[in-house]
Amino acid sequence: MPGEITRPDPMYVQLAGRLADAIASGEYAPGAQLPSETQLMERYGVSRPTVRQAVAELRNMRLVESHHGKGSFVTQRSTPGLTLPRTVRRTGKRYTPDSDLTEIEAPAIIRTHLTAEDAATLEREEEAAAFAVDRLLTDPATGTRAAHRTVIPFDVADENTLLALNPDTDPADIYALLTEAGHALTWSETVSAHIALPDERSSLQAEAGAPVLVTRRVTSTAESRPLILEETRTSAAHVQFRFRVIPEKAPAKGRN
Amino acid sequence: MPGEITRPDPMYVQLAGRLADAIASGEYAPGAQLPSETQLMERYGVSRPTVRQAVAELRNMRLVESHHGKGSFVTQRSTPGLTLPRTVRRTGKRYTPDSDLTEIEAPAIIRTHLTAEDAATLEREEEAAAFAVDRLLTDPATGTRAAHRTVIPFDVADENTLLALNPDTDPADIYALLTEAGHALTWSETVSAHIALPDERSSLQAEAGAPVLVTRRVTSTAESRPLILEETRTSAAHVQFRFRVIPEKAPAKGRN
DNA sequence: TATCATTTGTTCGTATGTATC
DNA sequence: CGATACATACGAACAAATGAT
Repeated sequence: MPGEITRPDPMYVQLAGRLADAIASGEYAPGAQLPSETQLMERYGVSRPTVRQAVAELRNMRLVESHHGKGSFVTQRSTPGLTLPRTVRRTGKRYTPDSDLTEIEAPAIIRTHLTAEDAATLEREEEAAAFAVDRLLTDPATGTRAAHRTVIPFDVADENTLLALNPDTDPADIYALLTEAGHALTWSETVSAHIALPDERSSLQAEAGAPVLVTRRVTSTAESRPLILEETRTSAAHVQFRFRVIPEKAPAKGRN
Repeated sequence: MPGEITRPDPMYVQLAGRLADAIASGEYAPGAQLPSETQLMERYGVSRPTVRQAVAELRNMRLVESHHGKGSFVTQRSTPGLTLPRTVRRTGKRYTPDSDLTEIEAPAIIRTHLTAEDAATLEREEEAAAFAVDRLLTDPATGTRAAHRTVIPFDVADENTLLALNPDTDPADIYALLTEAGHALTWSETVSAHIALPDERSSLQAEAGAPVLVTRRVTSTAESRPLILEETRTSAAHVQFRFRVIPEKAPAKGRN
C-alpha cells in the first residue's frame, strides 16, 4: 500500500519537532541555553513569529523554560519532588491515611447538590443534597499545595449525628465515626489528570498548561454501598501518588 | 496592608480569563459556539492575533475546541471513557492483572541500561544492564491506546533462565515465574502525569498539550527487594486508573 | 551609577491558504 | 461559487528584563 498523502506539518511544528529531537538526543543538554530567537530565525530561515510559536510548543511540553531578557533553557526533567502515599493504616479500630499534609486555612463547609459525576460515583440521585468540605493543604517541607474536598451525602450525615453537626471532621475521624456506627469500610480510588483551569492555577500554584493530578477516593461499606467521596487535586509537576497493590482472591466473576 | 503593585495581565490573558469565566458561569454552555474571531475583535477592541492567542489559551485548557472553517465550540467535559483497573487477582498461586488490553503489535525487546529514575526505583546501580520490553496495547471497545514497558534488570533475569530466554513473557506469567522461584511478591505503584511529548503524541494518539498518565508498578519480594518495573502510559483525556486501597496493619514505624 | 546591547514578551497590521456551508 | 471561519506565516514596532560595559 502506498503511503497516504497527508498535509505536511506546519513550519512551526516541524521546527518544534527538530528542537525536541535535539533535546532528546542530548544535543541541547538539560540546563543548556537554546539559540536565541534571532539565531533560530537565521538558522532555519523562518520569521520570528514562527520561531516563537515553535518555542511556545516546547514550553508547553515543559521541555524548555523561557526567561524574559535571558533566553530559553532546557529543563531538567526529574521525578516529582513529593510522593503522596494514598495508603491507609489500621491501628486497632482506627484507620489513618498515610499522607501527611497540614491545613493552610480553616475548612470551608458548603451545602451543595451532587454533580452528575459525583452522583454516579456515589450511586446517588443526581442533584441529591450533600455537604462539601474544602480544605487547602500543603506539604510543610516542600511548600507544595493540594486541594482536598470531602463530599458527604445528606443521607449519610443523617445516620450520624456527629457527622451532621461537624461535616468538617478530619477524614481519619470520619472513618472512625463510620466504623463505630457498625460499618466495615472499604476504599476504592480512581486517578485522572487534566490541564489546570484558571481557579486551579491560583489555588494549586500551577503554571498555565500544567497538568493536575486528581484522585477520587470512595469509602464504601462491605456491602458496596458508597458512603463518602474524597477528592484530592495537586499539581503533577511537583507530586506523584503512591498506592500499594494487594492481590484479592478471585471469584473470577467480580466486576466491581 | 495596601495591595501589592503587580503588572497587569496581558490583554490576551485578560480576554482568555473573561471567556473562561463566561464558560464556567454557563453563559457559553457546553457545545455552544464561541463568537467568531472577528466578532471578538470588534467586541473587545483588540486585534486578531490577540484574539487568537486568547482562544489558544482556552484550547490549551481544553475549554474549547476549534474546527477549521466552522468555529470554536465549548467542550463538554466528561469523565474519561475508560477506567483501567490496576488491581491484581489471585487464583491459587497465580496473580493476574485485572486490566484487559490487547496487544497491537509484537512486543519489542531491547537491551538497555537503567535510566537514573529507573535505577532509583529498582534500587540498582545507575546504568545497570536490563531488558526493556515495549508493548503497544489497545482497548478493543474504545480503541484507546496504552504503551507498556517492562524493565527487567539482568541480575533478575540471570536467576530465572526462562525469563532470560523470553523477556517478552506476559507480565502475569512473569509473576508466576517469580512465584515459582520462591518469591513472595508485593506490588507498589506510583502515578504521575505530564504533557505529551512528540513521540507519545503519535504512539498514544494524544493531542498536542494533552496530559499523559503514567503508572510505574514495582514488583518486589517480601523482603522489599525490587525485581521488575512496569510502566504504563496512556492519554489522560480518555483513561483513568483505578486502585483498591486496603488498610495495612501499622507498626507505626514503617516508612516503605 | 548610568548606559547599551541582547533577549524575550506583547501588540499591531497584513496576506494567503483552506475547510465549511 | 461565494461568504465565513479558522490556520499559517510574514513584517514591524515597542516594552521590559537581563547582564555587561
